[in-house]
Amino acid sequence: MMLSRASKYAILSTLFLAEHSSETRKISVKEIANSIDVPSPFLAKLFQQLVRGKIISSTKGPNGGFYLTKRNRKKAVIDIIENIDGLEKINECFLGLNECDGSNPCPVHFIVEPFKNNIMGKFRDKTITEFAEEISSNGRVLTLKDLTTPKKQ
Amino acid sequence: MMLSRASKYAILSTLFLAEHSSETRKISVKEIANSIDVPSPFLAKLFQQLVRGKIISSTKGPNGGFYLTKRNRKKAVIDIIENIDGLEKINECFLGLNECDGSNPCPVHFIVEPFKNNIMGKFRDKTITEFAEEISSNGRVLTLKDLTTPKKQ
DNA sequence: ATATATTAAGACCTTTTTATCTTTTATACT
DNA sequence: AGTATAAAAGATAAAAAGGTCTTAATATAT
Ligand code: FES
Ligand code: FES
Repeated sequence: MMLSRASKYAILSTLFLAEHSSETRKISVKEIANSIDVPSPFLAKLFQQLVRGKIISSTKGPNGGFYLTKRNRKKAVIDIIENIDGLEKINECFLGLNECDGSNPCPVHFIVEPFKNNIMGKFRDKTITEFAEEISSNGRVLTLKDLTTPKKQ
Repeated sequence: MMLSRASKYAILSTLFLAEHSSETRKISVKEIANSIDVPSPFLAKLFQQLVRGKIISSTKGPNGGFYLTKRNRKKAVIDIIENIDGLEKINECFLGLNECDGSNPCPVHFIVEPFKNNIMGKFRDKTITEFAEEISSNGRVLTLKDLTTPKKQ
């Protein structure tokens, strides 16, 4: 029931692409890494993998970079998680039991399950585009930068 | 927003102690490790730390082992988590943002927050004893053993 | 064609987490 | 006192996660 840091980076960055990139406006790893505040060589690796998984797209060379096609935009956040962490990991029991299911529930299963269904539903049923739109219209934060001291960043 | 494996082991084992141990019935690491199905040298380390943190008790020598005093039984699950992982870890943002709070919410903050309050409330407000009682009366599972194929275990 | 910018691939390093092993210390029983 | 038993302490090892670096490939623009 938890995301690796890699997944987190991948989700934030892909949502960033959804908002800021297009087939005519490609964005380099460095630019994204700076905006989200993640280590760029690490993000580069993740992006390679997401490209192989057809979740994002890339082109090399000058004016190249990463972007989302119409196709990519129909993917869901869960596809990112699946691609980076695999699905088992996020379905794990909160207390580490072998199986997370109602027939052999751990002490907190019935607290965790509704939440899991809720968030997984969102990750599964909303497209990347829908998710990104919701984010920008609701003013959600998409960076790992420290926003607590609003000095120069 | 996640527990380490160490915390999970510690929680399950302490709840096991709550149900099965007493000042006159002390239980060895090996016995617990077998019941819960965790690596016993690792659990031994965790228990050392919980003893230092006054969350569980121990005595050495023959018929020695681990157990809970009345005092120990008044502790809460959150004390175990705090002792092993520290509180920061479980309060972390689900997507890794620097701060998890409503003024700079990540895209899933308002799904996560109610769940977090719910489960943390349980971990904070119920004593170990209460928790353990609830568990046994509701038939919750307290082992990491594989229960899917109900052959000999 | 050439230079340049950018991703792709793969090897490598570091840190954290998980797990084990060995030796010492305390307790209880005879 | 002597012996057996169990935890405490500390050193060490193995695995996983996170992160970096170097070189190759490829697309673009001039
Ligand atoms: S969360 Fe533990 S069994 Fe479902
Ligand atoms: S869960 Fe992300 S900000 Fe609260």
